[in-house]
Amino acid sequence: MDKQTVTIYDVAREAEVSMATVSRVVNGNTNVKPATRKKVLDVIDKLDYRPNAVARGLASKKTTTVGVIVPDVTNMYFSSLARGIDDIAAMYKYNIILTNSDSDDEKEVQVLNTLLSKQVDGIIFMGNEITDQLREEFKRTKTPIVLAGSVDDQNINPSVNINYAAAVQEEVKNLIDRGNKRVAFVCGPLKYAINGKYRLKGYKQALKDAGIPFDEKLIFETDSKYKTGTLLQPALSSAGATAAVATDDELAAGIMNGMTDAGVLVPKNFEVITSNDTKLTEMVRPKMSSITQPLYDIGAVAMRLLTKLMNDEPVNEKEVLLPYGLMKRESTK
Amino acid sequence: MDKQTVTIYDVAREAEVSMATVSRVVNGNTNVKPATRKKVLDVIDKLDYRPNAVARGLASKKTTTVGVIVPDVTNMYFSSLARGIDDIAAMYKYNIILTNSDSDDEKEVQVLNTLLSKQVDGIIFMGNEITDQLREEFKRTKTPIVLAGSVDDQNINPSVNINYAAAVQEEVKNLIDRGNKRVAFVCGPLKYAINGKYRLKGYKQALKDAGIPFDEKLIFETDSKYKTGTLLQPALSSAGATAAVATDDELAAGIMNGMTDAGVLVPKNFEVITSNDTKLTEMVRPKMSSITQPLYDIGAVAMRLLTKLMNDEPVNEKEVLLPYGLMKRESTK
DNA sequence: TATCAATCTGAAAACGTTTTCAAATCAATG
DNA sequence: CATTGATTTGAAAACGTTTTCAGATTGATA
Repeated sequence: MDKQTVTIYDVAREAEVSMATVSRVVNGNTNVKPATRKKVLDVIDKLDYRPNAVARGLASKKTTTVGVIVPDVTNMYFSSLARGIDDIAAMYKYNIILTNSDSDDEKEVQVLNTLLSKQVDGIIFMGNEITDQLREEFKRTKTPIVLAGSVDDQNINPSVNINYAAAVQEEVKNLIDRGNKRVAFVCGPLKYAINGKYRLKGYKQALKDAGIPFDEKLIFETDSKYKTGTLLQPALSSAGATAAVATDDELAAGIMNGMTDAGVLVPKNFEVITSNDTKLTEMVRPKMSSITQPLYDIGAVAMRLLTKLMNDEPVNEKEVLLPYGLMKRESTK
Repeated sequence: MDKQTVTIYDVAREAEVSMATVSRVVNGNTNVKPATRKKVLDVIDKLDYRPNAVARGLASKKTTTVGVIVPDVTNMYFSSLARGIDDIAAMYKYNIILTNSDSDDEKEVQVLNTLLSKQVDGIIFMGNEITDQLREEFKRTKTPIVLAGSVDDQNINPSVNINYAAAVQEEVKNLIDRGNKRVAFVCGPLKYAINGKYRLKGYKQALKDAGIPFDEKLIFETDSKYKTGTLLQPALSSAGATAAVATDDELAAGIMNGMTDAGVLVPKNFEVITSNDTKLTEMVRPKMSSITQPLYDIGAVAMRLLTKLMNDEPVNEKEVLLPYGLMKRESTK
């Protein structure tokens, strides 16, 4: 019941060895005679000694902690990634410091700096946009940083993603093949490379392949919120769209519900296909067809990659693209 | 571009003062002449000095980091709490180490111990059950621990919750008042005090108040999964239930969809009411009526409470009960 | 101008580990 | 029974801060 904290020195004294030896057995160093090891282990047990990770971090310059920057854990897309990250981190004996950035540029660099000051061994960044300033900060540190489910068009940091352009292209082709001439592209902010550069490119390519002219009016740039989706029906209808590709599941659910509530039947009169395959796709009615992304795996692979970087192990590919699929459910014909 | 890390000592030398003085200005200590302060600040800026939080933690015995144990961030109930926690933590300059426990007893105590070894200043625990062993560990440390959205029937640790019994009682009364004689109680494991002790109590009380005898057959103990909910229709129908109270939103969505898919109209032929008011309630059709819980606030208040505990500030109430409400949507008449 | 209190500053000791380096021990060999 | 090389060990120096305590400086007062 005593609360005085027991240190390595106490163990050393009690076991009649030096701190160095205690340190060795705690760290599983092999250069210690079995008899001594046992003696030390017994004392550790008796005294209920628990190494102070902070002191250890100072001495060894390793904290076994990694920073994770995420726009919002409340978003299923990101929480799925985060879960994959934490599981692999745990597997490799790391803990994660999780911080929400709200995609706020300023908060992102500020949070990055506090993470660095806490001497994390590595960082996983998830975010919609990498500003110049952030990129500068990334460059300035030698702490490894990997991007998960997030693209930087300058491709400086290692990253784990799917091929967004190809995925959207396939979605759109799919829709066009079934006769949709006017497919809306409903996305988050176009200033985010993932939308404005990759996904939009896929959309345009599919149009081009089908010989359909690009129409600016079919691009709906939103904030990716469910609520926003619900309000889109009038605009979509008056633009003459007969189908929509959405870049976010909540947004897609909003669109679908907005349509349905306005009496437009999905998928009969309007098809919807979404992009993240979170479990929400199964919960709404009709169930939403979606690009399938291995969300958990994106996080997991990113963390695994980071462990290699932190150990200076060789890494064969710095830009991992995981496979995606297309899952037909009930929101498409 | 140089990567050698600059220490407080470098700043001291460059500014021609002692480390103590640099430390003072970094920590905003007032006992330093404005002129010296400026000189030091300039050097800090010039050298781009960033204090090492690990060394600081060792010297000051404060890490400005708190541990957060959660069953699964992927669950919206918990991610909402986590978000509230992180926001308030950030406000008070703390970071959170987030760990998923999967409600695994063993993992919970193990994770608690690594958190303590990392010298977190406090811990917020979310979990379904506090085993005896865990309670022992809680007692053994003097690091403050608060429970968020989680109940321990022995009420040893400070906690933030709503009155689950009263809320369920109100839900059930509501259903009974509209003529439902057979209301099913679909819950997570009854061994969890929140279900078996509190919510069930509220359910029974409502029955008692209405003079309806308790029927074991109307209690459906599940794993709280969406999928499980979808499979419940046959059992619910054959038990003669005309309404269900569910303790989890995903579970409730499953029940509702299962009913609907089987041709049972909600709410006309079967009413459903749920308990967590996550945004899922608005996304499914019909929208689900629910107890409203201030999820974000539960996390936020828990974190605020923890800051007080960490600063040895007086705390007036150790068991906070936040207000709940009842939100009628479309899954009830 | 001497005195006193208040204000500022620095030297050095923590904080609890890891790590380096040399010394001690041990076993086997010639 | 010395000699050698491997195996175990311990002393002490990091690691980069905070904090304590005493000393130096300042400004006002008598």
